[in-house]
Amino acid sequence: MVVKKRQYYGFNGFHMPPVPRAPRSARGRGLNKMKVEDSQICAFELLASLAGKLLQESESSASSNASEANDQPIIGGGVKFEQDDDRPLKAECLDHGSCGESALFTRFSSPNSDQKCLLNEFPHAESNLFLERSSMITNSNSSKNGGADLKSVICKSKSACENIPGKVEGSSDSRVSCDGYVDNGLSRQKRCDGLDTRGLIVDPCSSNDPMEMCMKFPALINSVNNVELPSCRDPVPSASIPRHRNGTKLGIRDDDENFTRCNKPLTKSKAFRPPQRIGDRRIRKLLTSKYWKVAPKLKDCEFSKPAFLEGGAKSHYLKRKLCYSRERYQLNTFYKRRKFTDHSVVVTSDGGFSSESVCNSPDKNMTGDKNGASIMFHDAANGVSSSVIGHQASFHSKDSQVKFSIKSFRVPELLIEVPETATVGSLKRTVVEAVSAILGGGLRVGVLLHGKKVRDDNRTLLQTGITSNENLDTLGFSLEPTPVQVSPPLCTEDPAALLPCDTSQLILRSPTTPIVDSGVSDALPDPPPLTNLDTNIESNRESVSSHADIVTDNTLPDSRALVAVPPVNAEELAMVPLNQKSKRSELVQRRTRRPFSVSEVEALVHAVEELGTGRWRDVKLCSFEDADHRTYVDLKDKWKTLVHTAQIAPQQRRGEPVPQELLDRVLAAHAYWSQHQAKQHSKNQTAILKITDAHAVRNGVQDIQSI
DNA sequence: CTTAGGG
DNA sequence: CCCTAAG
Repeated sequence: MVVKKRQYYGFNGFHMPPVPRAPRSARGRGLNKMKVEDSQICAFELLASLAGKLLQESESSASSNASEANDQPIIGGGVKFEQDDDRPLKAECLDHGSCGESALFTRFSSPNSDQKCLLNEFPHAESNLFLERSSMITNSNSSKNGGADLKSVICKSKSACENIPGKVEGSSDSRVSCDGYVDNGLSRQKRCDGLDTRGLIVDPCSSNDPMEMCMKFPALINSVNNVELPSCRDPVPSASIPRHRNGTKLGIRDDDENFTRCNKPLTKSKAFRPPQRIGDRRIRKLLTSKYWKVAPKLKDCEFSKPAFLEGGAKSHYLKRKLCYSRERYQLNTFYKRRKFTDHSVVVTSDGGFSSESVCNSPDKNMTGDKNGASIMFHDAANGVSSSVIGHQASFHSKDSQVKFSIKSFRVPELLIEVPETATVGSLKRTVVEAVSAILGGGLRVGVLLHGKKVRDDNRTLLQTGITSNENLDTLGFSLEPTPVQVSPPLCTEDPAALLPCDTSQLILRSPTTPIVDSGVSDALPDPPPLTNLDTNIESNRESVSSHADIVTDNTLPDSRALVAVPPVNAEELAMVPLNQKSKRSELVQRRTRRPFSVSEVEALVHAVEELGTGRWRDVKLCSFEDADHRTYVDLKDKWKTLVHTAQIAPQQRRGEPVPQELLDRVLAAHAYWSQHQAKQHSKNQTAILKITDAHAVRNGVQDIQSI
C-alpha cells in the first residue's frame, strides 16, 4: 500500500499511484502507515552524480576547457525547459536523455502513433536545453537550421563506450518548436554579454584554474545523468542524436531519465530512471507545494487539465508523476540496459570548444552493480580528490573502508519573484532556470561532521573522525555553490536578475503578499549551516520535504512574472539567510500561534460536551463566535490536542497547564462521543448528563453543575 | 465549505 | 497550525 506520505516526502522514489483514502470513517491513524523505502534510490543518484563529477574533472582537466562547455548542456540535468506552453501534450520529462531517446525511438518506430507528440516535443526540449546554454557560449545561429554540425562526442573514457557515434537526426519541426527558445537564448545572451558565466554555462576564459573551472560546472548534474543512465541503450535510439539547428553539437545524455509520456508511451523500450534529480525534486516540489494549489490532482496517467495548466502549460510534476508510474514497470528493463553501455554522447558547439565528453563509469562497476559506481572528484578548492562511493561504494582508503550511503540532497530554497503579468510559461522557465542555475552554477561539495564543516581537505578521514566506526549519521555532504561564480540572470528583465545568483536560493516571492516568515531556517529542524544543498547520509528524506518551498500566492492564473532573484552564495545564505522576514513573507503566511487559554479550553470542552466531536462548525458558532482567530479547524485541532494531552502524563504536558478537571472532562466527552458517533443534536442533554456522570465517577467529583 | 486525519 | 482528501 502506498502511503500518502509518499507524496509529501517522496522525492526520492517513484511515485506510485495515489491510493485512494479509505472512507473517513475507516481512516484511522496509522492505517496507511507503510512506507516504501525508496531512499536507496537517492543514494544511487548521488553516487552517480559524484561519479560523474569525478570523471568529468579528471577528464576535463586533461582535455580542453571545451569539454566543460560541452557538458553544460547536460547540466540541465533533470530540468527541462518548456518553451512551448501552448503545446497540448508535451512530454515533459526532466530526463533529457530518455526523452531524447524515446523521441528518437518513436520516430523510428512509429512516427504516427500517439507518441508522436514526443517526437515533436522532446527533441526540442532537449534542444532547447542545449540552446539555452550553448547560446550563451557560442552564438548559435538559430537561423541555421539544420544540420548543424552535430557531433556526437563519445566518452573519452576508454571503456566500452568508446566510439559510439551518435547519428544526427534532424527533425523537421525542430525548428519551429525551437524558435521560441532560441530567441530566448539569444536575447538572454545579449543581456548576459559580459558575464562570465551564466550559471549554467561555463566560461572557459573566466578561470585560469582548470580545477576551478571544473568546479564551476555542474558536473554534478552531468555526472548524474551519465552515471545513472546508460548511454547507449538501444542501438537504435541511442545511436541517433536529435539535431539541433544551431550549429551546436548536441550531446545527448543517455541518462535514463525516465521519460514517459503522458500518452501511452512505449514503456517497454524506455529506460528507467530511478532517482530524481535535485532539480526535479525542487521543481516538483514547487509544483506540488501548497502554493500551487491550482495544480490539478492527477490521477496516475490521466491528463487532467489543472486550472493553471489550462493554457496548455503542464507541470513537471504532472508529467513526472506519469512517468513514474510507468517507470516502475521498467525497472527491470532499465537495469538490463544499463549493462549495455554507459557512456554519454555529447554534442558540443563548434564555438571552439572541442569537447570531450564525459563518460563516467565505464563499466567496471556497471556490471551487475546498480549502485556501485565509484567516482572520484576533485575538490576544486583544494585540488584534493577523493573518491566517494555511493551506497555500496566505499572509500578506498588503505585501511578500513568507510561506507557512505547518501540518500538524499536537500534542495535549497528558491526565491523567485514573479510579476503578475508573467506567463505561466515564463514562470516555468524561470523555475527551471533557477534550478538549473543551482545545479549548474558550479557546486562544491562540503563535508559536515556533527554539523560542522570540515574544512581541512588534507586530513584523512580517520583524522577527521570519519571512520567506519563512527556513526555516519553525523556525517553530511553539502553542495555549495561556487562562490566566485556569478550566474547570469535567470531570464528576466529585472535588474535583480543580474545579481549574482549562484543559486542557492530562489524564492518565489509574490509581491503582493505580505511576508511571512518561515523560511527554511524555521522549517528545518537542524539545517546544517552552510549548505544549500546538503545531504545527510542516511538521513531521512523528510528533511527534504520539510523545507519550505517556494511560495507564491497560489493562483497561477495570475501568476506573477517570474523573476528569479539571484541569491548570493551558499555560505552567505547560510549566514545571512534571506532575511527572515522576506522568507516568511513569501511563504504563505502562517498564522501566529495563539495558545488556547484555559477559559477557551473550558468553552471548547463545554461546547463539545454538548455538541459532540463532529460538529466543529457548530462548536465554533456556539462558543467561539466572536473569536475570529479560532476557526472550526482550530477548535477541532485543539480538541485533538486536548485529548492527547489528557492522555499523557502530566509531566509530559507543555505549555500553559490545563486544569486536570478540564482534561478529565475532555476524556469523558471524548469517550462518550467516540461511542455515540456523535448522534447529533437530540440528546445533547442526555449526553451531557452521561458525560458528566462519567466524569463524576471518574473523579469522584461533583460536576453536575457544569451541565 | 466542512470534516477528519495526518503532518 | 497546515494541508488535503472527501463529502
